[in-house]
Amino acid sequence: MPELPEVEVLVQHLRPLLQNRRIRNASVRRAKSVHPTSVEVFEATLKGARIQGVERRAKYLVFQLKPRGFRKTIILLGHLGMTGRMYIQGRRTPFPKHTAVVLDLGCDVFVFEDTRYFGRMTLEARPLAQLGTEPLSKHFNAQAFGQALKRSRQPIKVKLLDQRLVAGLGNIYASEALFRAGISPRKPARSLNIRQIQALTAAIKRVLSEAIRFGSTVLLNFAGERDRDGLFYFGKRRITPRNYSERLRVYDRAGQACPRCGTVIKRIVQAARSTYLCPECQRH
DNA sequence: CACCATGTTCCTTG
DNA sequence: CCAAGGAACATGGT
Repeated sequence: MPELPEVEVLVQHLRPLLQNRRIRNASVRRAKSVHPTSVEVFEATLKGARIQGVERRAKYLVFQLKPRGFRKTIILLGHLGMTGRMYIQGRRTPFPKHTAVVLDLGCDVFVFEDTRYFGRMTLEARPLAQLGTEPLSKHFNAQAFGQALKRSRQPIKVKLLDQRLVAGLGNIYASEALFRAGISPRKPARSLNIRQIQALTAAIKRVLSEAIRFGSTVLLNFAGERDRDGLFYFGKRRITPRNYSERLRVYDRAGQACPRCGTVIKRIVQAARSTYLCPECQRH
């Protein structure tokens, strides 16, 4: 489910539902999901805490908590991994099969569900320190981006997944941004010229903000019904609300016609992950 | 059975 | 020390 836009939409959805609410009880159903925090510390710290706010940093959800008896705010970090989902459900609704964490909020319940258990909810905030620039901020510009690329021979697509460089791009939007910018994903990072860096910077911002806008305008239902949270990608069985078909132009479209020139879209493998491109529109 | 999947971390090699 | 590559993590869909 998760790259920057999906997390942003989720945070906007959760914020009004969680803000200023008290956690009556916290229950960890899968110890790995709160690692490196221990189950005991996690549950004891969250029990009775007030949720002061929910923010996003890169692909992380940042929950600000005020534990009972604390004056200071502490950070609870959430990451969805590949299959994580978070939502509020009724008290009497049964928990899904791969429930990782449950927060009892009184009249309803917050659920962190994660099929593959790659995601986390943890009190360890250190991962935030390693993150690079937020791609939608003004600090992410062609000048700074070009500076960061110039020492690397790695293919630009692989470089785009490096969270120390651009914090929040993932495998889907990396392919999409390169397509929009007309740049070959194989091109060594440091070989991009100024025009290409400018085009890629703009394409990244555009692809991400369009996805957020799309996700914010579509009717979403996160309450456990995965076929209803329309922004998100679920493999070949993705649902198709109106204007969804235009959203991803190359990702997972190997064998289909490029929407721009009609050439057949290709799938290649880079750093053990799929990249999709139009060999005609992305020659250099 | 085989291969693929929105992510990150850790280990090895150069 | 750094850059780069690959395995590992775990489960399910096709």
